[in-house]
Amino acid sequence: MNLIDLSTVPNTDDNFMSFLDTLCESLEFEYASYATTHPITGDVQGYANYPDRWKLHYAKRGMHRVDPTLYQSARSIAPVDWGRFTEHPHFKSVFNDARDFGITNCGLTVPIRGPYGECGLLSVTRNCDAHEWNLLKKKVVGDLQFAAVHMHDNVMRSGVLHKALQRPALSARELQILQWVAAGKSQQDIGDILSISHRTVEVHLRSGRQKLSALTTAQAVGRAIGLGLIHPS
Amino acid sequence: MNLIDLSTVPNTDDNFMSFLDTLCESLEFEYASYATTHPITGDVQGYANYPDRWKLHYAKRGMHRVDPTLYQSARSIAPVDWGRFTEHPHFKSVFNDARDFGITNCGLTVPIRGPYGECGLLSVTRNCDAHEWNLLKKKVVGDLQFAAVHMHDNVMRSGVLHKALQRPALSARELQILQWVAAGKSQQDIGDILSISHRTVEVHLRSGRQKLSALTTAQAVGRAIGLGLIHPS
DNA sequence: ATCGCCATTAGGGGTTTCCCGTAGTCGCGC
DNA sequence: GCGCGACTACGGGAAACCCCTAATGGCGAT
Repeated sequence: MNLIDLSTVPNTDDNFMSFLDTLCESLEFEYASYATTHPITGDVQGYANYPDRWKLHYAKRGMHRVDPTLYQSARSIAPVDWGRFTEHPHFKSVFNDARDFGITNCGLTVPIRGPYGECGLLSVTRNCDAHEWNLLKKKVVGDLQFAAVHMHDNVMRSGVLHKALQRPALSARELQILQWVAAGKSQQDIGDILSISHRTVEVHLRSGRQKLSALTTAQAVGRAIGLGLIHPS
Repeated sequence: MNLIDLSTVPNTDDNFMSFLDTLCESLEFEYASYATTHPITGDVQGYANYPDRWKLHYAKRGMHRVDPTLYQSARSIAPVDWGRFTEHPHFKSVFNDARDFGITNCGLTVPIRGPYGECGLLSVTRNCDAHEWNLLKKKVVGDLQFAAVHMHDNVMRSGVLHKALQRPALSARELQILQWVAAGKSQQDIGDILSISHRTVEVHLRSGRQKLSALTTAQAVGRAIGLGLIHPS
């Protein structure tokens, strides 16, 4: 369970960083971050325009393992105000430190999910009093939701995560057959569906297993789903 | 794969229906609907304030099986304009009929997902020309996103869907064995590991498959991972 | 308290998949 | 051109899987 700053990954255009900056400017926030958790490993990866010193401190202490704004928000449907966490013991351990780096606990996290079960978290903070915070929140929560969808959609399309996750590249046929297997079809069924020999189906399945380093077809299906290559059905 | 109008289910307060009505009034839409698909059975259930005649027609023809506004939107992250489907063969088969019932093809579907992989779809329509539609869309997409979150959150909390979306309860042994299967072990391996007969392993696996409504072990592994019951390895 | 339900255990027998081959065609890049 | 990988296909033996029946023990319900 590692923490990866995607802006430091090579071959990554930093449109996402500037999107966070623009978001802060236009909606009057101080800092913004986008994080997503790997469904298998639980790795946390994303972008943030927090001060580098804070990012370093956060990573060094492994705060992503306990930060309630991450793992509590990931269980919610609606946006979550960090005010809900103020009594949370881990919250204090994170935000007592954060205050020293000039980061307020007036914050909000918008969870957003995609069709493969992956969950993105767009968070924003602002240094202000509770009253002002509530007014701002009401005004921009719709825009934030929209921004979260936009960000998540683009991150998923960008393939940044694919690179970071080093997903094995399965051929179209292999994925197609693996998808049918995950749908409960037998090799004979799939052969009939695709109008090829069931022997051929087995060959594709074999090479798919090999690429996923899976010992059995069931494991291959599990890994493919975990990697978002196919979806359960 | 059935179609269920939740407003006809007994013991259901119709706050959701009135929410859809209010949504239409305040954002100037003609009709609105909220649907969610069962992650396993694919059952489509929800609310809609379409004319009863159209709902009947739709259900009788089983249009939920092919309606691209349902199953295409369920694969998207961002809101989907129905304009994307106009060339889709199934779209025509649905919306040629819809026109006869006074339902336009100016529509938009907002997908929204929760932490258990369930997906809600909030759709709205309006009878107007393309220009007016685009203006309206831009103006209210944030509100719609917010409304979708609100609707989905409340439907989930209400427990209407709880029984349907409740994850099947697998026994500890079944989960344990399924986890080993997902790890690539054979039934014989697992029997040795757990010091039981490989026959017994197979029985647990069978009942696990049954509870997950899976035809094959590979499908069961996929579903269990999709439902978060086990983890890929 | 007895009944039913279900988790757990197990064996027999038929079917399917897996795994080791071989082998031809096609497209793509060096 | 020539290799490499994807896609196609077949065969045979071994292994794994799937379905049937069946017994035991726990646990809640009537």
